[in-house]
Amino acid sequence: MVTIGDVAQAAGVSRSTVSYALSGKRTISAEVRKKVEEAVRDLGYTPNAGARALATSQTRVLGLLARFLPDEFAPAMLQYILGVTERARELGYDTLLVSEEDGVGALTRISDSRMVDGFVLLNVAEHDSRLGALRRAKQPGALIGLPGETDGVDVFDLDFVATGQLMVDRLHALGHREVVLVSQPQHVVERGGAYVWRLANAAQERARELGVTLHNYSGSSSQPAIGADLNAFLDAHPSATGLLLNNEAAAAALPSVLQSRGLRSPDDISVIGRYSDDFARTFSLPFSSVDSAADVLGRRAVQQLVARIEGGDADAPFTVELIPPVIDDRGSIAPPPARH
Amino acid sequence: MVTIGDVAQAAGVSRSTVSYALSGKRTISAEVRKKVEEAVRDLGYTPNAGARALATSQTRVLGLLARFLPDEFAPAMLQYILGVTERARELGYDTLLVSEEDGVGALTRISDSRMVDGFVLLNVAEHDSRLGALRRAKQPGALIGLPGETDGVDVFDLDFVATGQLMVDRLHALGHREVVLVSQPQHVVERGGAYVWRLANAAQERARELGVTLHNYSGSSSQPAIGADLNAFLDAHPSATGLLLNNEAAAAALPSVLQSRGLRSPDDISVIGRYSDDFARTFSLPFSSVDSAADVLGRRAVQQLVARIEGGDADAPFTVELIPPVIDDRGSIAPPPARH
DNA sequence: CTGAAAGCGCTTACAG
DNA sequence: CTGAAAGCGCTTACAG
Repeated sequence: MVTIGDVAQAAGVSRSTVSYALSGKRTISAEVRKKVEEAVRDLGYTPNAGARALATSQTRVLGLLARFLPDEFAPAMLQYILGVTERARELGYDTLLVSEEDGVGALTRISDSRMVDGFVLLNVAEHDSRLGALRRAKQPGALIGLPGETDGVDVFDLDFVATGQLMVDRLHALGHREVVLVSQPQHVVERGGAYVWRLANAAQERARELGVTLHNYSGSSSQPAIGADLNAFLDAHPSATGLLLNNEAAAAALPSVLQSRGLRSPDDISVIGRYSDDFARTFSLPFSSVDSAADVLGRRAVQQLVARIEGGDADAPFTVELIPPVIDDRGSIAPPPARH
Repeated sequence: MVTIGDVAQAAGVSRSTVSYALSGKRTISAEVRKKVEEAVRDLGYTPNAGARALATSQTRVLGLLARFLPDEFAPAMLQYILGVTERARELGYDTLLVSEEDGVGALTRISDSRMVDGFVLLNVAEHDSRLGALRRAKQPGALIGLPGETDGVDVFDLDFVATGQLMVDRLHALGHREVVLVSQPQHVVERGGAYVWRLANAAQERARELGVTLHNYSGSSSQPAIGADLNAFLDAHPSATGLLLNNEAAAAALPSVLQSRGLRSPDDISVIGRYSDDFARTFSLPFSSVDSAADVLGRRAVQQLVARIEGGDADAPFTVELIPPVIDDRGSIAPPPARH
């Protein structure tokens, strides 16, 4: 293994000079710099990360704490994860991915052993048990998902209140007056998926203001249950002309449900979902949807986290950034069918 | 920050004694052990990972190198990733997730800086450029995906040859004599997705042996292209009674294609896919399929990698483990319809 | 059964 | 502009 000592010897200078030549933290004569660079190249020297971390108290690694609820839509998580790892690399950091069931234990262990410089928490719940551990940690943290209490952390999320409002506004403007909303399973809500009721409440309230009847249901997260659910909801409200989906599995199941009922979108029923464009394309989902902005959220969280790590000012003002919803139009929204 | 020195002081012993008491690498009197344990608990001591790595040359971190092809099905990767991170934790390791475009550079950088004890390579191609870098690295590696040249590494993959044979055998036994196979996009094959042609060739050969006509096509990986592809393939072979899918997007798109053509499975056409049961449930895929065994493969790779890391014998015999295919029956396979 | 000391490979004040 | 030395927090032969 080639160390900084080998480089120093080959270049005929001291180890500290090699270190400074590499970091640029003090002025080095052109001649010495050249000799060091040659030696580094010839020997193929790369600094030892552990030794550097020990000396500087910086690991240049970020901890990414994922969290998978039993009934939630796991594959969607990958888009957040990739946004995080990509932006981290652009900023010179690597990413330690932690998927343990026991997020509190994992966060504490990794924080105490000084394995990372900061944390990104995914899928943050209303009352997220990981937040206590994060506040106790010496490393800063950025959240994806809006908890009830946001002090001491930077928070990034889709604006689910605006999303619920937007969905209802759009259908109302086209003339719809009765709408069904299919949310995530009850399980998800109970485990802290506040975004579910945040969207649902905002939609409900806006519907009331506009004189729209909105029926809110939780749907299952997998087949065949979700197919049966959708049929039951549609049976219960034959006069509804709009369908809002805050549930990816429902979106995936809906095409075959509509077909079996002889319904077409948007002629018979208008549909708005909430998932990413990537998802729509890959899974052949033909419905207009509010983009979940997973990639953007992952990148923004890392950006802010690194700024805080490197900014020196650990208590600089904290931010709560809610991304405004945007509907990707795939042609599943139209005026309701004429009454016979 | 509390160090081993603080613990030693509090317990009234030397630092080496604390270290040995914690590691159990030499016998410690019950009395001393108790004092050390108390001090550790009182002070909340956790060893510094960087310092330990420097002293032992072991990081207890595994590098996981993902690789996303432009036209491949990204969400499926998450299942492999979770298999890896979970098994790693069970064995006492954390996972550094690397998703860089430049896998060779990433592997070299991480290996040279000694950030990990070993590597898991995901989605390994026939001629994978990362393999050269891995063989040059001092850390061992386990692959998920079978490359052309396997020496010096442990390899895990689904047995795609047996998968192709099994798919054809199953349909042939029921009486099918003309079958369409929809593979991954050409792009994926060109970028080294050998499993695509390995399955296709095996299916083709078995079909020839059995007197079955098999038409092999590459399909697109997203809508609306894949829907149009499927329609074109079915148009071209109206007498085909079986459909084999080695393409997740095709599986997701097929239900609506069949419906628009007025076809039902298995009455009009038998279908066998290749994806995991989780996927089938979440995305409402109603077709029988060969399980892609992502979770198992991830776990097996980690298991073997850790055995090699800890076994001391870096050149112990290398393994190539091909998991036999199993069909999850969802009722989409039946004898072909009677001829009129 | 326990301790003093060397060493892992870096970085960074301290001197000159 | 450069070097000798201390120190980061551990582990592990070496002594006793």
